[in-house]
Amino acid sequence: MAASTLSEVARLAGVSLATASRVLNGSSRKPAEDIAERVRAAADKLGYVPNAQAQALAKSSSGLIGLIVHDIADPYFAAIARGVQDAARQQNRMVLLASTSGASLDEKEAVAAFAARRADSIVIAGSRSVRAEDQQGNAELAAELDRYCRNGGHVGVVGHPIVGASVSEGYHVVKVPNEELAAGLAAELAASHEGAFLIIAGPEGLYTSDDRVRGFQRGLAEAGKPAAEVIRTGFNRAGGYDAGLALADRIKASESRLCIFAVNDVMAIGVTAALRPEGVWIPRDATIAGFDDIETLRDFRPALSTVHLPLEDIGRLAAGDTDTPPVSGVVKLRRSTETPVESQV
Amino acid sequence: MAASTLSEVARLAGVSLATASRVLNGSSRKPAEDIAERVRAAADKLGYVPNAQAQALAKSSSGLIGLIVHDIADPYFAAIARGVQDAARQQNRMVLLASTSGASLDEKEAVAAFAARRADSIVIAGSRSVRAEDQQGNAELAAELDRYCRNGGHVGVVGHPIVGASVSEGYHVVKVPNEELAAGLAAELAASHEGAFLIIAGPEGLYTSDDRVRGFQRGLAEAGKPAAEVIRTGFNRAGGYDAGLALADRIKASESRLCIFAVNDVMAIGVTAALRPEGVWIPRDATIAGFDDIETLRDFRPALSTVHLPLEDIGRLAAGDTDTPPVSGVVKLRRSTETPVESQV
DNA sequence: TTCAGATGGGAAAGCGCATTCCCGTTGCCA
DNA sequence: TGGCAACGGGAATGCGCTTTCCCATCTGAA
Repeated sequence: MAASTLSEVARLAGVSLATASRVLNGSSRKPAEDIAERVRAAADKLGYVPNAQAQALAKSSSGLIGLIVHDIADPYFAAIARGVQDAARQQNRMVLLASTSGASLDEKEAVAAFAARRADSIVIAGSRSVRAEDQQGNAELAAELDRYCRNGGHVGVVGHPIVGASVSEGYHVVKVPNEELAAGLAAELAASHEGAFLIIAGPEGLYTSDDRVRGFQRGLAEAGKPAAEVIRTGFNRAGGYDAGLALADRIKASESRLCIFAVNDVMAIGVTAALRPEGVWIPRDATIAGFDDIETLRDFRPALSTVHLPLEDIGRLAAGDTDTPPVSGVVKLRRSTETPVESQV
Repeated sequence: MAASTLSEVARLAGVSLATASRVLNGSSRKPAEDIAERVRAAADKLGYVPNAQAQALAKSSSGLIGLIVHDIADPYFAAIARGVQDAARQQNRMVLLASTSGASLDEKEAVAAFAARRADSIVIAGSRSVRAEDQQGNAELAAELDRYCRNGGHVGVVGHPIVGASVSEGYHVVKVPNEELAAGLAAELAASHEGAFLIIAGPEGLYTSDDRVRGFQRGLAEAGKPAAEVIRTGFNRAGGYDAGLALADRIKASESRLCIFAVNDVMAIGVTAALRPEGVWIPRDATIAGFDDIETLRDFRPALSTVHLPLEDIGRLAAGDTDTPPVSGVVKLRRSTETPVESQV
């Protein structure tokens, strides 16, 4: 990647480096119009493209914003990424992407790489965990982020603060009221559901999952329902699928309909996918609700009850450098939790 | 973003800048182990993170790879992005993201921004077009890319060469045999479908769309079928939806079943979504096939017939700097094009 | 006419690093 | 023991740009 440089432009225009810089790359000092014109012409002729690396070095600000997700092809993260991208556009920055599969060690490396590139800010999405096996990774990630913040970086976290973060300066969290919303969902479901409830959750220690489980149980309790059984599985479609397989026989054997709450939409989709070939129909034989309202749901049948989260906004907010009030969500009851009527058309 | 610098490390370790650089950032010359140890200790103590900008400036190579997509939240692009990301990981690079909504003017700006950041290579996905209104944008995009290539950049294009590119050095195209595969799809569909065919295509001039239309028609012709009517609409879900709405009455009025080929999966999904509330069932009242085999299809009902494309591989290949043979696809016939049997369970 | 104050261009000093060249050491062979 | 090659560390240069400081020129008021 060689290209023509500012000094070449300056020479061709017969001006100094300083003047050329002032003309081309927005300075507070505006050279005279005739000179400016000459410089622009020269730049155009040479096909000059400013070297952002050099600019970043000179001004010590890179115009980069780092985004860390588990998997960019997961609709949940893709929606957030879209929001981040949008915010970046408005701020005239570019997005640096890192997918980590959720391994905190990879996340740590990504943070280091972003820090090396002197990203102005870092957005980190994806559920945090306090599981024992993530302990060390979390600590290292927190240390890396702390260092980054101490050096003046901004960090936006989606959902839940980084475990073990000790510096407050520079962090900001886009809070998602998972617990309240899950409670709200439970309340609405409890109003129309007679039978038992069951929660398909992620591994214990995942904040997002735990919050939603807790909220849902609270909602049930407040509605005078007994607590739901909790099944732990992977926090993704595959986890939901496994849980669905394990559940199929039980549902078929049962008299009353079960109401299943999967702690996120992709898990709910996985459950449904596993149940379908077993002949278990939703909502006839069991009802199910998810969480997130990912865009994919639009074309998923049966229409999935869920809690709508403004994912794009969340991405946008996380990419901003300021604190924000918690985002709000909305319970969406759809066909997957409808009470089936015998005579339904 | 201030952080400790190499010279601070060098000073603390009591060595020269050169030595510190050699120890920390992999050079061909390896300083003595005791010195190296001292330098590493100093770096660790100061929390030294090399400034990638400065490194890039000094070595004139940024380790960046730019990715241009229409919309990162579209499953098609997300899958490609995943592949690119994967390739970047292996090459120890980072991905710079730009979403452009397909506007070639935005794409041009993205290329310029990547060039400014001295990205080592650029991957550009999303259908090219020769429509009149894109004329100027295309020309400018091509010029920008040409310049980038002349300056030593590598460009990987998915699907179809950039219109108007005049430099060959540095370009490489991941060829997708859209026409052949569409022909293959038509052949297989023709084998079992009696009635008429209809194609829901993107705007005229979109290469990907046009290729698939041409291939499909050819396949029909070779199977001795009359050419299919072609409806033009947007190359996305909304376009498919509109087409579906427009088609509903006609399908309901018709005696024989129509076989619809939507030139990509999201359009097929849109068509189906529009048809469903109208009481048109797939495959009972009409059959439908898409193209791409995006991951979303896994959970879409009725299971959509389509042509499987190795999207992740495509991303990976585009991110490599070498020419590759065309990728291969596979026709997948699924429930959406099954011949309904009256007595079907 | 003179001088203070603007105005605007240019020289030069970095930004943080890689790398080339130079030079003092050491090891080995004759 | 002298001489030469190989080795390893350091000074210095430059990557492409921004920005400070300096200086020449011009303006207007005294």
